Amino acid sequence: MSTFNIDDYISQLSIDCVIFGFKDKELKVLVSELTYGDNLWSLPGGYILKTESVDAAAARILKRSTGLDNIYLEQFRVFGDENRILQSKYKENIKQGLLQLNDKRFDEKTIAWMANRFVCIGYYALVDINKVNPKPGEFGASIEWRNIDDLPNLTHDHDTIVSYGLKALRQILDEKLIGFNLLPKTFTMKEVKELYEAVHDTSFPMNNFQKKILELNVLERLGKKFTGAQNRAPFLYRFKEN
Amino acid sequence: MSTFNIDDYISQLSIDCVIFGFKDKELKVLVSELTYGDNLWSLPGGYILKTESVDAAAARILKRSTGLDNIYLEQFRVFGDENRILQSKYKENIKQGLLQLNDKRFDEKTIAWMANRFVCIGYYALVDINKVNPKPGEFGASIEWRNIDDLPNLTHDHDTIVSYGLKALRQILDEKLIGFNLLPKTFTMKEVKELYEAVHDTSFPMNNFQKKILELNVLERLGKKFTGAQNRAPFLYRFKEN
DNA sequence: ACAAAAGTGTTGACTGTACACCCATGA
DNA sequence: TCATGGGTGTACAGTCAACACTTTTGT
Repeated sequence: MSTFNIDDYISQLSIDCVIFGFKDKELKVLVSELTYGDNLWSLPGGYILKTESVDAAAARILKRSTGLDNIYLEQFRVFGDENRILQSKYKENIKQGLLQLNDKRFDEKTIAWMANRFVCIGYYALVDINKVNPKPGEFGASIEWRNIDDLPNLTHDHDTIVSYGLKALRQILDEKLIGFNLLPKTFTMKEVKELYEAVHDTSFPMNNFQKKILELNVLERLGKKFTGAQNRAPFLYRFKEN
Repeated sequence: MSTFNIDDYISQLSIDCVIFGFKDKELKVLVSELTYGDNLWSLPGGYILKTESVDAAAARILKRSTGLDNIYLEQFRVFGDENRILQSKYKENIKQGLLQLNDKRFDEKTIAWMANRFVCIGYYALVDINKVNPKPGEFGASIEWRNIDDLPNLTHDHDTIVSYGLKALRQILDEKLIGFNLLPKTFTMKEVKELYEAVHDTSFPMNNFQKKILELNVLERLGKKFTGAQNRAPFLYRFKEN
């Protein structure tokens, strides 16, 4: 049984999070397989308590899925189509699935509440993929990192939400120095370059990229990273905290 | 008496519009004085029907305030603080004002609904100020164009909403060719320059500005504009529709 | 002819990129 | 000493802004 009480939440308003991670030169998104539905996936999401801010709700949802606090998190768009849930081809599936949950977590009234029209606020988050310990949410059977260009079958309009999220990330990556949130504490310049390349899906020449990043004066050069490879060892960098 | 029925609308979710206009080298915003409250102003806003999209609601609100259809309109941010209405210093004022409306338009239940916490979706609109016939909304005593740097006392967090709206306008003005929505059908290059200067609050050298705009290949040069002044007559331009 | 403002051309600084080169590392 | 990949320098092209100049208009 669950402590979920629809009266605690704002109705018809939800949050979905596009959680970005970066590994092996690939930009990844955290997606969760639904317990009901046949190979149907979704973004981590949830509802907003009547007593909490929308940002706090997003942070709470993010913590539930990743275990992480203090994450870079930003709203990027509202998805307000009147039919985005009501006319979704997945709606009946989901309703049936919820009704058949063997632990009877939700009563009919709650399920009707959930199957109503929802206006969704899209957030994106940038996390250090190594720090994340992904946990599926209330409706999730499993949760995985998937490459942005190899996403599974997503419910409702979640594919649209991802693509708007990526668009927003691309815009802001060049304006604000937020990309480092996707990297571990220390990293090489090549990794930074590969991150920018993954996000923008293009390639940048190394020398110019290095010059440009170093000119920003936000990186501190640490020691070298000796990997045992028979080549010059790259420098390690750290993001200056202020 | 009004036909407003709270059951028709999504609760705790509202829209406020920053409607931009341009005249006399000044960027202006449409604001409405509240019938209740003492010299208290607000942005045109409203609620979302359960049966309409959020975008459609914004367009409806815009039409009510300006009389215009088919206006450039874009969401830019959600204002989701849990206290933005509840803790507003204007809240009690407004509640009392609504109760005392002599036509008893709203019953107590409706007023309680309105005085609840609301998550607000901010939209900005760009209009040709000459085409607008401003009309105050349900709660408006009057409605006026005011310079962006000379706004009256705005209710709740509407000043914050305006400043985020302006920030969003500045960003998009350079990315997309939307500025011409603020100008009449035909205009001189100087007017375009003055518009960009008003939005960005800086000055641009004329020759470079002209070159850059013309290179975009989106303007059609028409005849000249003879004003009777003893100087060379400027060209008139029109925005190419495609 | 003159004042006022429109519109254009030239120059020099700056930025971004392609290419070539040198350097450290371990076998 | 050699292959490998990290890191840097230079030169060229394109962009942007300041300044000076010419053109048009009505008195």
